[in-house]
Amino acid sequence: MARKRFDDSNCSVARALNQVGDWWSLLIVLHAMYGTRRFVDFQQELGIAKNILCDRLARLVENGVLKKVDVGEHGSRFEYRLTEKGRDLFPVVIALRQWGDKWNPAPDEAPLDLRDRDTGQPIQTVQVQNAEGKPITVRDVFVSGEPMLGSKKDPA
Amino acid sequence: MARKRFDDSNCSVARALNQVGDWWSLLIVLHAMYGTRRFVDFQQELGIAKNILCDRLARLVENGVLKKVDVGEHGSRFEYRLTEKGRDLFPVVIALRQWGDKWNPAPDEAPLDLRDRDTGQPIQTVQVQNAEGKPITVRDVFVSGEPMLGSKKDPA
DNA sequence: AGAATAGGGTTGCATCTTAAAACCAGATTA
DNA sequence: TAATCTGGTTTTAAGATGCAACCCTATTCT
Repeated sequence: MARKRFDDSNCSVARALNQVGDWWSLLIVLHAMYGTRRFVDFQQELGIAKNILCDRLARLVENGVLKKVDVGEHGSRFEYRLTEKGRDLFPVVIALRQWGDKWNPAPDEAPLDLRDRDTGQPIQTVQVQNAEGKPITVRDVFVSGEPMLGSKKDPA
Repeated sequence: MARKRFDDSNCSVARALNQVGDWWSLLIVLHAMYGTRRFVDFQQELGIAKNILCDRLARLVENGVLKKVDVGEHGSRFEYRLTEKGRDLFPVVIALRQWGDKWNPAPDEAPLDLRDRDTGQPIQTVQVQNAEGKPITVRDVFVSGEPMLGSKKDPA
């Protein structure tokens, strides 16, 4: 049977996963953030099959995460570039990277040292903050007008 | 051929996606954050096939995102609860939700209004911040000791 | 000019994965 | 004791993936 899709789910997380929630899409976006733009470069950097890459790029373009730009002076040379929507996945990618660095560190390699161009300092850990800027966890949050997200009793 | 796995990738994003990067895993974690703990509840809330749910729960337990707790007084009744590692996916889930709310809003439904229990105010948008707390984008970041993340020229 | 090569795909095939539904065994409930 | 709930496993058909082979249009080499 076909994989289930969540296009019309009333949950925005499900809808988001529908667009970038497969094994390859977020990695493609990540590499696009690194500066990769060409089909062959994605293919080599990711080690992905060409037909799958075609499919994913097309889907990302269709969903407005990437745009396909013709850069061939006389045709037939393209670049896939992030749109604003795609660039807006930055916090998701960084949060995922930090989670991976924290919980599945590479045995013999230091995590990437991402820094801010202005200050030259490492970026902060991505956190969820309340209105006052205080970091909060899943236990501190509730859905307005509904039973709580997380529970009074230890949710773990 | 089998799907490619990234267990041993030197990229922490790839390793993270290997654990929670399929269509269902993050949704399971999301619902666990909502308070869901029981097999049947996950099944009904997500509309997922039982065999797939078994597989995903087992994988999440194996990866330390969930833990399986026997709550049957005389056996055979379980709960799947978030570990600290699982709870630590909170920023990822929230960032994804906010991205979905912004770029794929439900046509006829307001996005979930998540609030901080302390202040009663809505939570902030998840952002990447530099050392001074200033929000930054993908264009403001570089990898220490490497060519830049993003490029001098417009990366979109 | 003609041949070789690079970019960007498409096609076929074998193998996995998925969804859905049937089936199962140990507790609980009626 | 029979029906039900929980948490699974098995079976089957339809999709998705990975790989290799092939294609067409430039560009580059000889």
